[in-house]
This record gives sequence, C-alpha cells and structure tokens, in this order.
Amino acid sequence: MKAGLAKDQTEINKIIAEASKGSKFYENEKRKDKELTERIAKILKVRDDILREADIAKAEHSADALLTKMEEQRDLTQIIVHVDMDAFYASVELLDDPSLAGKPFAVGHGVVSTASYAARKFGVRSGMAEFVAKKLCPELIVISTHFVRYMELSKQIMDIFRRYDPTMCAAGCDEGYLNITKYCEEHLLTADDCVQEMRETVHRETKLTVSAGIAPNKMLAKICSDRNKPNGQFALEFSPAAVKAFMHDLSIRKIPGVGRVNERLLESIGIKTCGDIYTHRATLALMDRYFGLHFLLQTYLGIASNVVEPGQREERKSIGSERTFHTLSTKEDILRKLEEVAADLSEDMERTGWTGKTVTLKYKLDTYQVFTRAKSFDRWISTKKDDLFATGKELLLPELPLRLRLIGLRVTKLKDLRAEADKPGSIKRFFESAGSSPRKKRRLDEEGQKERDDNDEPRLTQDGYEDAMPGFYEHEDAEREELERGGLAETDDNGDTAPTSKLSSTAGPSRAKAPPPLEPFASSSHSVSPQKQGNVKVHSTLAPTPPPEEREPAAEEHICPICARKLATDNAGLNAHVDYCLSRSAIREAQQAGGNAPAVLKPLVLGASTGAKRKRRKG
DNA sequence: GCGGATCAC
DNA sequence: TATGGTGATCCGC
Repeated sequence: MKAGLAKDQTEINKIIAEASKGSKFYENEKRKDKELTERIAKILKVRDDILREADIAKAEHSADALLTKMEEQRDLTQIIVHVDMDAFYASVELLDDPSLAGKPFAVGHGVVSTASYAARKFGVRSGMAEFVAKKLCPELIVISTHFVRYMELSKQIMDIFRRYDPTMCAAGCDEGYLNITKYCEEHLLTADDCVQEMRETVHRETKLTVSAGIAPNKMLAKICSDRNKPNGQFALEFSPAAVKAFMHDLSIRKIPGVGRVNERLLESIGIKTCGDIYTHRATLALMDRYFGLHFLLQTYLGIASNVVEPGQREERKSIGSERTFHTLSTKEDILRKLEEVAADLSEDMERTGWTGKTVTLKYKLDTYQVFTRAKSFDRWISTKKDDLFATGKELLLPELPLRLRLIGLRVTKLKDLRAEADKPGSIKRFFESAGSSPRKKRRLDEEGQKERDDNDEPRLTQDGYEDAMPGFYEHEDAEREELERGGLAETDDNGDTAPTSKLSSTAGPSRAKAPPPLEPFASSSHSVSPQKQGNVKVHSTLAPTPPPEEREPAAEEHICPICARKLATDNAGLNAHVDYCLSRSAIREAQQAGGNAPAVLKPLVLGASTGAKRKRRKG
C-alpha cells in the first residue's frame, strides 16, 4: 500500500465502486471498457496472424537500425526544466485561509478540481465527483474556486520563471517548460542550483511551493518534476546511459500522450514499462500502424523535443463553447441551450477576433455517449449569435428527439481577424477607458497589462457566478499510478487495472452503438415556434439568463466592462459577473499558452480500426 | 471533409 | 440524486 494513504487502496476502490454503481456514468464507463476489450482482442488476433509468418529477426533489425539513427540525433546540450506548482488551487486556498492547514479539503464543486494533500490520503482525486469524494472522506471540506485569484498568482509565478527563460512556455496556469541553458552559463550556476534558487524565489514571493524536473528534453523534465513532489526537484544525469536507465523501468503510463487506453493497448502485448518496448520491438515494427513504432522507440531511448517557446496566437486551431446541464428532452429546452452556447461562442469569437469555416456541433446523451456533427462553408462564417445558432440548429434538429446532457459548438479552420492588433474601436480601447468602481478598476489594470501579449480578452458567460465549473483540473501529481493500479481504480471506470474481464462479463447486451439510441420520449412538444430569428430580444439572448438564485429585483442595470453586456443586477451581482468574466479569460489564456506547445513528441496513436462499427446514421 | 477517439490540463 | 470545459490530434473512411 502506498505510504501515507489513510485508507487501504482496495478499500478506497470499494467505496468508489459502491458510490458509482448503477449510475449512467458508470454504465457508460463499462460500455467503453467492453469496447476496448473487444478492440484489444482484435488487435491480438492480428498480431498472432502477423507473427506467425513474420521474420522476427528481420523486424528486430529494422527496429535496431531506427534506434541507431535516433541515438545519433540525441541532443544533450540543452537544460530543460519542467516546473509544476504543487496542488495549485488548493495551495492558493490554503494561502488565503490558513485555518485549512492540515485539513482534508477539495477545490471545485460537482467535480473535484484539486484536492489538498490531506484529502488525497483518503483517496480524493481531481476529476472525482464530489459526492464520491465525500464518501471517501466525510469530513471533506469543499471550497468553491476562485479563478481570478489563481490567475493572479499564476501570472506572478510565470513572471518569475521568465526571469530565467524569457521564452519559457506556460503549460496551463500552474506549470511550464524552461530552457535554462543560457541562464546557467551567464550566471555560472549549475542547473540544480539555478532551479533551487528559482523555486526559493517563487516561495519567497508567493508563499507557494513548486516542484521541478531537470533533464535534456521536455518529456523527461516533465516526468522528473513528479519525482520529488511536492516541493522538491529532481535532476536527471545528462548522459545516454543514465537516460536509458531512467526509462527502463518507467511505466509507460508516465509518458505524456499515453493515457489509460493506450496503456491498456500496450499492456495487452506485454508492454508495461518503457524497457518492454525494446523487448517487443519486433511486434511494434510489424504493427507500426497500430502502435506507432517511431514514437515508442524514441520513448524507449528517452529522446524527445527540447524546443521551448511560448505559444503563439496564430497557432490556434479552434474555438468553441460547450455546457453540461441536467438532462433535457424537449425541443424547446434543447434549443434554448443551443442558443446559449451559440451566444457564448459568438461573444467569444467576436471579442477575441476569430472567424472560421467549419462549425461542429457536439452533443452528449444522458447515457454519456458523445456525438459530433459538422458543416463546412466555403466562406468565413458570420460570428453573430443568430448565425451560429442557425447552423447549430441545422445540425441538431435532424438528430432529435434526444435526451441530452451537453451541447457544444466549435469553429475550426480559423482565420485571425486580428492580424494587426490595436485597431481603433477594439475592445481593448473600450476596455482601457472603461471602469468605474474601485474593484473594477483594479481588475482592469491587471487586465491591461496582459494586453501586451495581444492575447485573449475576457469572456462572458451566462451568469455572475464562479460556480459554472470552469476550466480544468490540476493534473494529478504522484500517487496516481498507485491508485490506478489498485483494481477498480480511480473513478472505477474500467480504466487501467479494473478487471476488464469482470466488467465486460457482467455487462449486459451491448447497447446499440452507432446511432444515438433515440427512443426517449416522443418529443411531444413539436408544437414549437422555432423562435428562430424573430426572437432578437436582447433579453433572452444577450442578457445572462437568470442564475439559480434569482436576483430579479434588479432595478439597477449595469454594463459589464468586460463583455459589454447589459446586466440587470445590483453591484454585487456585477462584481460577481466581472469576476467570472475575467476568470474565463485568464483560464483560456493559460490553457492556450499550454495547448499550443505540445510538451512531447507527437501523440501516440495506437490506432485501432474500430472498424466496421462506423456508419452514417440517419439523414 | 466528417465523425469517433484519445489525451492534456 | 449526482461525474467539467477547452483545445489538439490522429485515424479510417
């Protein structure tokens, strides 16, 4: 058992399984697990067929030749550092409320974003449903998120990192990659001392702790940063032998790009550690299409990109918006949600200056199955809400009736409308001249600074609450591996070790898979007036929909300085809204920074013909 | 170009 | 009772 765990891992797994059992979510996980099991069975059959006739020695030779070539390209000249804040959100909350010290608490609601280390001892993990977390740890304190605060600190921290590498690459709001080669040279510092100093500086200036990994490339650095977490650092020796030794016993799951599915696929052919890659190189060479030989050989050698550069705006490939809600099945309700999403996306696109050519609708059934429908244009699309809404309807209506729990819209094939920034009349100008309340003013100032990056502008959402389940979870550090190995691990979702066979054997008849099982309730209310366009009422479309807690007695009306929307709310409501607007912006910015610069090589593909099961459904 | 899948954060 | 949102990429068709 993992040292420091307050509960036995199998006990944890049992509780999770108990809590999840019978839910639609869990049923969906089982379904996916079963499909994966079947997929693996097919791959194994293919493998057996191939190996029966193949010239193994020859395959090994070709893999070895590749390895030799790769080895020649190994570059150990750059000192790459991956820095990673420890339990970032939780640490910030702790900073702002010292009474939380030592207590098990989690940030987020509905789903855990980040768990304090005390909570982790109970098995609480990010991504875990709150009610499950509470079962694991009844005394768990759940705190709502404060994104504006996180971003404030994130910016501060990133600025510190940039002193060591001005072109450092932020990967999310709480981690990043640096190349400190130059800094170390100029300051006559060893990498270890440099990173030590950097971490101390962060702690001194923010009272937050950060862990770091030092290695010759980004992949290795990232893995190393996890090694001595929290509040520690780990440096890998810069020699081919040391790197290879490091990789040899490393679980492939530690490799960025290898998630649960790929872990299971690889495991099915006997690869659990990076060292196993070499053992099975013949199989991999013969089944390159399924497993991606190149990537795996590079991984085996511990070779990856050592290029560190900040993400660029022009690299963005898509922009979208989606939201989850309690299951809806009437056309009216569903269209209302679609319209909200369209409004969100429209606002976002206009504010950040993007258009595109393809619109993709995404929806998730109440069974958790996800589908997408896309439509391309031969022109740049209008970013007006009503036009996005219209396209969305075009894609969605033929699919109804459905019972939905999520709707999203995404635009791709983007065009940057902001080639030259700072046009007169741009939001920025408005932004800088706006502002009235003291609180607002402060925020605006902060935002103003960010502007120099020509980055995203703040973004509007529907209500003034932070509770709309924002951005992302902090990635899990340490311990996760242990958890996932346990059995019905993690969310118990099949995932890693969950006794696959068991799950699938108990699973009922495979549900219809291709088309959304539509058979819900007759969408009784076809009545409908597709309030398509007559409905330009600023109220229902532009104004935030009334939040859960009605604050209708809003005789007051304010204009949000961020999104420029008219808000029927009092001062407190406005402040909450502004906070939310800003947080969305900051989150997006942070994510964008990270998303643009993949930390690793290419994603692993482990493709596997899901084969015949694909079929265009109706119309 | 489309739809499904996987992954990161 | 109950399980996120944004973005990227790859594959097979």
